Order: sequence, then C-alpha cells, then structure tokens
Amino acid sequence: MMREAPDAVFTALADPTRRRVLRLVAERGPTSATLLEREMPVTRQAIVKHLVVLSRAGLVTGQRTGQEVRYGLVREPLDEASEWIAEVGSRWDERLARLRQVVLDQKPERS
Amino acid sequence: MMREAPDAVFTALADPTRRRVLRLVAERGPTSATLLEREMPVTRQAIVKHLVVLSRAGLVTGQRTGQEVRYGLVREPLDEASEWIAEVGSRWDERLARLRQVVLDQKPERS
DNA sequence: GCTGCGTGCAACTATCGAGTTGCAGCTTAT
DNA sequence: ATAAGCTGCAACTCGATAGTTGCACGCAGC
Repeated sequence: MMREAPDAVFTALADPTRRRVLRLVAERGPTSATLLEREMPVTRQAIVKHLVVLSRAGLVTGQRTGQEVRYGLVREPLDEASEWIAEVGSRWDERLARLRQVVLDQKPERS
Repeated sequence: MMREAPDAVFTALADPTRRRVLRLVAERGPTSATLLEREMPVTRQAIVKHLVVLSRAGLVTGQRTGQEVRYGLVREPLDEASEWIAEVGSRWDERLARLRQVVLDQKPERS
C-alpha cells in the first residue's frame, strides 16, 4: 500500500514560520491574517502567502465573515502525514523483526 | 509544552526525492548510496546530498564497512515529528471541545 | 461623504537548495 | 601492481520561494 506521500503537506510543514502560523491557528481557533500579524515578526502579506500555501495543502480553510477572513484548521491532511511517517518507521521495524526471525530460525535447524 | 518543532526533520521530509530515499532505506535496510542510485532516476551525488541532509536531521546514520557506507534508519526523530503533528491536531480538537463545553454549560444555568 | 480597517494583487529582491559534471582518493581482488 | 568499484570534495547552473513594498478595492461606522 503506502499511499503516495502528500507532497503539498510536507512542503507546507517545512517552513518554520508556516508551522508557527499553523500552530497559532490550531490554538487560537479561526483567525484572520491581520490578527496573526500581531503575534509574529513578519508582514501580513507574508502570513497571507503562508496561509495560501497551507490552504492549497488542505491544512486550513478560509471562511469570510464580513470584511475579514478567518482561517480554521483541517485535521485530515495532518493525520495523513502523520500516518506516512508512522508507516516508514514501521517498515524499518518490520525489517528488523524479519531479520531477527531469520536468525532465530537458524538455531533449531542448524546443519 | 509543545517542544519546539525539529526544524531539520521537517525540512528533510519536504523533498519528494529525499522521502523516497528514506523510504527505500526503511524497506531495504542498511543501504549504500551506490545501491540506491540503481533504483532512482538521479545521480549518486544527488543521493549522497540527500543522505547528508537526512543524516544531519538524525533520520539516518552511516556505517562504514570496508569501502562502502551503509545507511540505516533512526526512528526517534521520525516519531518526534509525528508527535508534533499530532499535538497541533489535538490543540485544535481541545479548542473545539472547550467551545462545546461552554455552549453546554450555558443551558443548565441560563439566567 | 470620508475615515479606518481588512483584504487582495503585483513586482521585485535575494537567498536557498536540488541536481549535474568533473576529478581525486581509498579498498578490494586479480 | 593494476584494474574496478565506491566514496568524497568542489564548482557551477537554475529554479523555487520567503519576504518586502506599494497600491487598489471593499465594507464598516461617524
């Protein structure tokens, strides 16, 4: 199986500033770019760009209310990424287990 | 809490080619750059660079045996990344839960 | 109307990073 | 010793992207 890795998600998570934005959205709840600007050392424009990237990756969704746009978090892609990581880790462990098995099997039926 | 995100790990996971390298290492077990080259559409040098990045992130370790260097996977940083992701997700859920609680609390003791 | 606040688009800079090619050095076996 | 195979270093190209500044548009309230 091993569903192909969601490229956009990992790319989105790569940038520290973007991770901070994501974290703030998760903690504060639906937030606007202008609000986020006050808690970060970069321009609103920069934050907007990050939100666009996060949005394309499906990690957040924007909802317009009046004149401001509030962004909320979406868990699914996040969970998929987490799952991909876990699967790589388990592949390694499976290999180790299989190897150990081979070693153990040699003892009983040694020539 | 929320331990600061391991920057190097997420940076390492951002590149598709690098993820493929990591995956191959996990599946094949300790592997050399030259072996990996045969399964990928890029130069050995490119793979070496990726292995260096993965190594700096602590995701793999190289072990020299004679003239070749075999790289194996290391789970810990991988798990940390997975944990970071999970924590962001749960922050969001906690917020939702807290919000729901507020709504529920309003009913019994409404003025 | 005008003022304020929030969003959206565009152009520009500058840095980073993925990939290549070329060459040198070290092991192993013939 | 010499040939073959694997590693390591260096220089270079080229595209992507994080961040900035500047300006225009739209919705609110006085």
